[in-house]
Amino acid sequence: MIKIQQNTLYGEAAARIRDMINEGLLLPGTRIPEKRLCEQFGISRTPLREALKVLASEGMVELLPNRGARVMRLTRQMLEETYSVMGALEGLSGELACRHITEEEIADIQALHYQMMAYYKRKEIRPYFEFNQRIHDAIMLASRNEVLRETHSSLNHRIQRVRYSTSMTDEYWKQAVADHEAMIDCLLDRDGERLGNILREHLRHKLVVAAASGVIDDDLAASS
Amino acid sequence: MIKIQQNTLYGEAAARIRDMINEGLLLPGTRIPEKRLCEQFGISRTPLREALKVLASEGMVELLPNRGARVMRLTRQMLEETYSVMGALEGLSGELACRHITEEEIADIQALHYQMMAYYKRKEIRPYFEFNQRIHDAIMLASRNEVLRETHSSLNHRIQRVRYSTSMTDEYWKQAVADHEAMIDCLLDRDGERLGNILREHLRHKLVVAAASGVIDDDLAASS
DNA sequence: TTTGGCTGTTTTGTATTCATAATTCACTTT
DNA sequence: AAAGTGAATTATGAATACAAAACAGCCAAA
Repeated sequence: MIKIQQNTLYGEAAARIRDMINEGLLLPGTRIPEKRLCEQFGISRTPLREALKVLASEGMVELLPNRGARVMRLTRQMLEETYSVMGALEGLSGELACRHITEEEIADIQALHYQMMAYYKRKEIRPYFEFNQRIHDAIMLASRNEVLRETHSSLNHRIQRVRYSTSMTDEYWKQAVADHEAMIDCLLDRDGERLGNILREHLRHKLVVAAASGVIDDDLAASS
Repeated sequence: MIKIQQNTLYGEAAARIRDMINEGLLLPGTRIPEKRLCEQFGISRTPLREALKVLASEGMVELLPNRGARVMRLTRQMLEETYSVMGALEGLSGELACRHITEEEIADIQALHYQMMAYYKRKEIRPYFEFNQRIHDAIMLASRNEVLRETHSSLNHRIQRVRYSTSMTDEYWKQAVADHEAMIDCLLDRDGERLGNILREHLRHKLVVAAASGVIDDDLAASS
């Protein structure tokens, strides 16, 4: 969305706050401590407040007039809604990718897949997810739709704090790997409809695991 | 995205700038004149700059460090990409709406449809589009997915400046009306899959008309 | 005539200050 | 002990000031 913001203080501050939220240093539902963050970052309140506007647009925080900003809770409902939307977006990315992808890009995705599989075999979950994400990024890039990529990325920021590793089952992991192999097949066949369906289904599986992880607030608690 | 911002200066400023862009008072590709807008709105630069961050997140303006903000051009490519994504989102809204919609909501959509048809018969295009939009909003609301609604709305802001009326054909209009009647049927039948398809196809038709309207920049011109 | 350098002006990004709203604390009343 | 009130403190939103970057204009040199 925002182009070329990396060398502005507000952009830097937004990124750092986003990281702090994702790493659990700023907990869901809690107030953003403007003064403390300014001291911590060594900047004035102006760029920090601008950063909060950016983060609010991303759905990372909510702005409450005269009461400051609060970290958005990740409720089960919001998670389901977000995954549903992302499913539609990723489905579209799969369809478009099969239309536009090059042989080189397919080969690169295959290479990433083999690297990911190596980590799967070694049960190293953190790098597994890293390569998993890179594969999805590559498919999204192959869609040749920048609006799609940015929209998806914006939603992805919100769920970055979900810790799948705490609720991974062997069954899910096996299914995820099978999904990925089917994705490769679809890319090779340029079967966009099937890839779209697999990506949507893949995200549904992921939602089940995400919903079982520890950062999800009960809906009743969230409305209090 | 941003909750409860209607009574803040930055929120008000963002809305007014958005309107000015959509009404052609701030033209695509042009610099946002901060100083002049501050004088015009009677506010200081702080909330105005905050407003620009919000608008950048929406894709209405682009922020160029040390060079200020510029109204986003609406290129053919961006339009196609945006419609493609919105098609996926509206398709999903149709599927979800058929799952959740109440009889009262269907009746309300039918009433809106009749009102819209009256304007169609009288060839009053402006109110036709107003009711058209209300029908789509009602379907989106019936999806019961707030993330979907907000994501779609954010994208919709970007294309608000498209003036369909300048390139409307009788053929398109007839097709659009037929699409709408089919939508009602699907809602009555709760046929989500078919509604999703109609909504996607409906947007494809709309893209053809949008692409023929006068605010679209040639891609080559946009990169200069 | 064109190009490059310099200077002055304007714009941009950020820091600081000011005014207002909200919260907290202490004291009094019930 | 609980509730209410008022004052003090803190936080928030916006205005203003400051420093740096960018731009425009002018003049001299090639």
